[in-house]
Amino acid sequence: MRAIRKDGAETRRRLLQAAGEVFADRGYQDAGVAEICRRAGANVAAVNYHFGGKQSLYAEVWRQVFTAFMQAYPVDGGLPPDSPAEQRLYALVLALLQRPFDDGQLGKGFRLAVREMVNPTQVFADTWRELTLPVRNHIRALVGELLGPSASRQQVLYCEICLINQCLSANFSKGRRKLLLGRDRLTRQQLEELARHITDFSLGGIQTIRALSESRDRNDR
Amino acid sequence: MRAIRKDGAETRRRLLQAAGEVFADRGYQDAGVAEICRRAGANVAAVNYHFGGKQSLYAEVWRQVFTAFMQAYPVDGGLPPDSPAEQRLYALVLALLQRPFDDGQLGKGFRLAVREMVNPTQVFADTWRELTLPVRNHIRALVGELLGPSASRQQVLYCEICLINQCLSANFSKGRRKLLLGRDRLTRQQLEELARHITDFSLGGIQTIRALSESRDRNDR
DNA sequence: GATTAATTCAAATAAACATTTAAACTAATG
DNA sequence: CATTAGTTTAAATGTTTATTTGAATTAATC
Repeated sequence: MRAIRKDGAETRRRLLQAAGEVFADRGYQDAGVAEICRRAGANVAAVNYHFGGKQSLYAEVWRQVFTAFMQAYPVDGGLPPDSPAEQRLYALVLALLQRPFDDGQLGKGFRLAVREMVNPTQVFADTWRELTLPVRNHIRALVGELLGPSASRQQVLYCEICLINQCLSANFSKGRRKLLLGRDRLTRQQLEELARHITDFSLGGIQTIRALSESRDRNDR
Repeated sequence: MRAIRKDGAETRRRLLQAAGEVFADRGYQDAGVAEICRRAGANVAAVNYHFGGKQSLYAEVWRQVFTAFMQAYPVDGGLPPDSPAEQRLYALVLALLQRPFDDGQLGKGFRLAVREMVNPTQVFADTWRELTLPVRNHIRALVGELLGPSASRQQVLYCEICLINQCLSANFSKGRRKLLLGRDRLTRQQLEELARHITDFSLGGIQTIRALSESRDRNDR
């Protein structure tokens, strides 16, 4: 072993960055290896040299994006676990809403995740569930706490789903935002307003379901 | 003019049907003209002969699916307009939830619509808004009625979005259903349970927002 | 500075795929 | 039955695109 060069690592990094953008913009199929390399300022053969192929590159991009997400926007929003449940709910909603607006790599990463959700690639058919499990557990625990002990397993699950769907699909894509909200960019304040609204809306919904479950509980007794 | 044959119309119909399936399964890009023709039992040249190209075929499939949807699952659920608003909300939710489970062409059509939503093709960048406008107007009117006169324009819009997102993304794809609900098929009863839940949840949410808007209204005076 | 292995590069390869073409076929009409 | 235009077909064409290749270049070590 004579030589260990460090310039390869640098183009590898640039490739990952460029790939993240192009995959997010165009989706796996439409993304061209040529364009990725062009944006990275590398030769077309670079992808195969550094990653072994388009598919492996995609997998690597994905892995990076997901872990970065969890670090940048933790589901507890940095709140101590003994904060009031209502506040923790707001923090959760805000964290989920913020993700697609991240100006750096993460905004791109979210669009990537959405594509993967709707149009699953073979690459992540299996890993998706295990990756998202911690997030879902956190949400379910919080919702369960707000619903109280009378709520059935199914009621907790359904409320969890209602919450996830409201937060995640609100910002599914630029086009969808423009369609739903009338604009594709949101200011920090508008984002917080939306988060406030979803939180209030969901608290009301959960409260109603809780009331239903408790009245059913009384009748059963 | 000597001859008007009717066998052409038949293969045209079969092409449309096959194209609906393949586009829904694979998306516009990944769908192959060859496979569409194979499924339709036609020659590869058939698409170009009957529709002029893949893109025009896609447009035609889309047009058909959308209108079929509106007929099969009207947003008012067939209820008279003077029914109680709560019932009309349930009918709306159920109609929206049912769509992806349609066993015929329409289930496929829904998956197609989802793809178009997340990954917009050039073909429908413009028409999507105008196609969905009647549905959105119906939802907004109903939500506005439930929210009462004190609600702001934005509150109505946000509640509308919360509702749409809950209904539409609940069944985004088979994979997503399996992930969220634990199964990809739902029985009629399970579907109605879910619809009931979303309706109750949303009624609770709307009620809360209404209370907020009315208390603000009082303070302003 | 010479050596060596890692890296980059231009060009070639090969496969996938939409579209074209021209000939063959077929249903309707006289 | 003969004609004709609508329809189907097999093969060809041309384009796009991921991957390979082998030579050239470069950075690190002696």
